[in-house]
This record gives sequence, C-alpha cells and structure tokens, in this order.
Amino acid sequence: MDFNHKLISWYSDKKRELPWRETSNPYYIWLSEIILQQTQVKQGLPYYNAFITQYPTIFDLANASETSILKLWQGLGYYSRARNLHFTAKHIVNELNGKFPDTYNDLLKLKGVGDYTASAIASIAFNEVAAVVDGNVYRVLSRYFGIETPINSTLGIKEFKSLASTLIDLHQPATYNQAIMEFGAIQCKPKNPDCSVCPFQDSCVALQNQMVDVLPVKLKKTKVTVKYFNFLVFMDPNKKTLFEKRTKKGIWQHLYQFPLIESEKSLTPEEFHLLNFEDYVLKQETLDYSLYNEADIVHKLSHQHLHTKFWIIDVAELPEEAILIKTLTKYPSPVLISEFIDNFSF
DNA sequence: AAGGCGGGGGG
DNA sequence: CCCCCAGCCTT
Repeated sequence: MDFNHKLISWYSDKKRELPWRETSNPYYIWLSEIILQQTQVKQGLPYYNAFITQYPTIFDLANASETSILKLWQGLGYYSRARNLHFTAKHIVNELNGKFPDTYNDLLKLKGVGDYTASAIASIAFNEVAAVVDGNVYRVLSRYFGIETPINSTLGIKEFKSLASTLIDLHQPATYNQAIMEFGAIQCKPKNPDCSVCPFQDSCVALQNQMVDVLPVKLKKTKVTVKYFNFLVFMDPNKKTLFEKRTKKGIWQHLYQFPLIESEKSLTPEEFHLLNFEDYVLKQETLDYSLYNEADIVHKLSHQHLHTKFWIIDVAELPEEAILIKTLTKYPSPVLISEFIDNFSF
C-alpha cells in the first residue's frame, strides 16, 4: 500500500468531525481557512460557529461594519485577518457580482489569501488538484522523507511545495489534503508523537534514523523587544472615559484602547506625575490618580513583551469624544485591555 | 530575504 | 521557559 492510500485510510478512520467538513460552500470553507491560519482547531472552532451564525452569507459579512467584525474576532489575534476578511467579502460582493472565485489562480488574488489558503479552498471546495503546504505538511513530509532543508528557507518552501504536488491524489485532492494535515495534527505531532501506533513505522525515514525529534528543521527565532505601556483610564463625574481607535500601522490596528503613553522604563507614580496630559484634559493643578496594578502586567506577543501599567485618573471634565464606561465592552479591544475592563470595578 | 503580526496551549 | 499553531503582507 502506498503513501496516499495508507494516509487516506488512516484519515477515514481517525478524522475529527468538524463543521467545515460538512459543507462545500466556498464562503464557509474560506472563512474556516482564514480563522485557522496560525490557529489551532480548538481555538478557532467557537469563532467559526459565531461567524456563520452572525454572518450566514458573504453578503451579510460584506454589509457589516469593520468594527463589528473585529469585535467578533476579538481574542483570536492577527487582526489583519479580520480586516482582510471584510475587505475581500466586499470585493467579492461588489466587484465579482457575489460569485466566489473557483480556481487556485483567482483565489490567490484575494487579499489575505496566500498559497496555502488558495490551495485549500480550490481543493476542498472545488476539487482542484492543488497541494496544500501548512505547518502540518512540512512536519509530515520532512519526517517521512527525512528532509533536512529548513522549512522556512526559500529553498525549503519550493522543495516542499514541489514534493507535495507530486504526492497529492489526483482523484481525491480534497480528501488527500485534509488527510495529510489531520495526520500532522493528530498523529505526527510536533512533540513526542506516539510512533508505536503510526501506520508508517516501516517506511518513515526519520523514525528509522531517530530523527523524529529534530525534524522539521526551522531557521532562527524572532527576537523579543520589551516595551513599557501606560494606559490612562480617565473617569469623569458622568461615568465617562476616553477610548481610542488604534490607527497606526503596528499591533492591534483598528482595535480600541485607553489613551496610551509609552515610556522607556516602568514608571513610578512620581515619574508618572511629571508627564504631560494636555492632549487629553485641561491643565489642572492637581490630578487625582491611582495605580491599578502595582507590579507591571506583562502581556506577551510573539515578538513584543508589553510591560503595562493602568493609571486610574479622576478628572472633572473630559473632551466631547468621551464615552460611557458601561459601553466599553461594545468596542473591539486587545485581550490586554478587555481583561482589564472585565476585572476592574468601575 | 527578513521581519511584523496575537493569543492560547503543551512540554 | 520554550515552541507550535489549516500563513500572509510589507519592506
């Protein structure tokens, strides 16, 4: 029995039942693939269900506001996925007459759709022979064939895509693609896979050369930078506060937060007192403030560690754009902020 | 070619 | 503490 047949046999026996496997609607397939980019099934599943409930068709998604889509996406991370999701829904509805692109080449033109996602939608929704290469596929192929080329090098990306394209089952590309990814997720796991129950024990190069734990090879790690965030939680007598949309390029674009002052180090109350708040409130002799968290809250992103302090500031008057504190949770915000809102007793 | 972009979970 | 996850975009 060859690689394909063993793999698909394993899949028909062990696969999980997942909602996006019960449909061939390209809108649902696309939605699931965007949600699952760099995201485990367990984490993405509730978001998928929420999205198809709130936006049953691509027209519903196209007609929604970006803010409401980001709110539903809140907590999932990589928020450009949600912004591109909205952009592409509008594009398909308004420019493509609501007809979902149905080939790899046309899917690849969509914003937020790269080689992997175009291949996944083309094969799963339209049965096109297009090989997917995700983190699971890299791992399965590098181990099974004993390939030591770094998976994130230019050569490795080409090499694994090429190999995957020679392996894909020409008669059932949808099943084959999902099978190899599921196999990587459930059996050929990153850490401590149970090779004693693997159907490829007698043919896996990595297993026979005791290289399972060193494959796949991956180049370098991202260096982490440390930042110091001071969030200004204003409170006025009308139970209002300031909450702003992040418009600049970096993290959390288009999400909302309390006014932020970044500092070179963690500030003491004395140092904080010397800051200038004239951007937010009228100059006052005495500013009545307190510190929510004595020790920094350290919020860890992939390549930034955010040492954070929340400063509670009572003021007599706030600018026009202040919003009611009880409406804070209607806005999409980073987990760091939403957890503060949930925990602080306003 | 390299770096930026989240948050959760596992070992 | 580290690495990984149904990757993509920008520079």
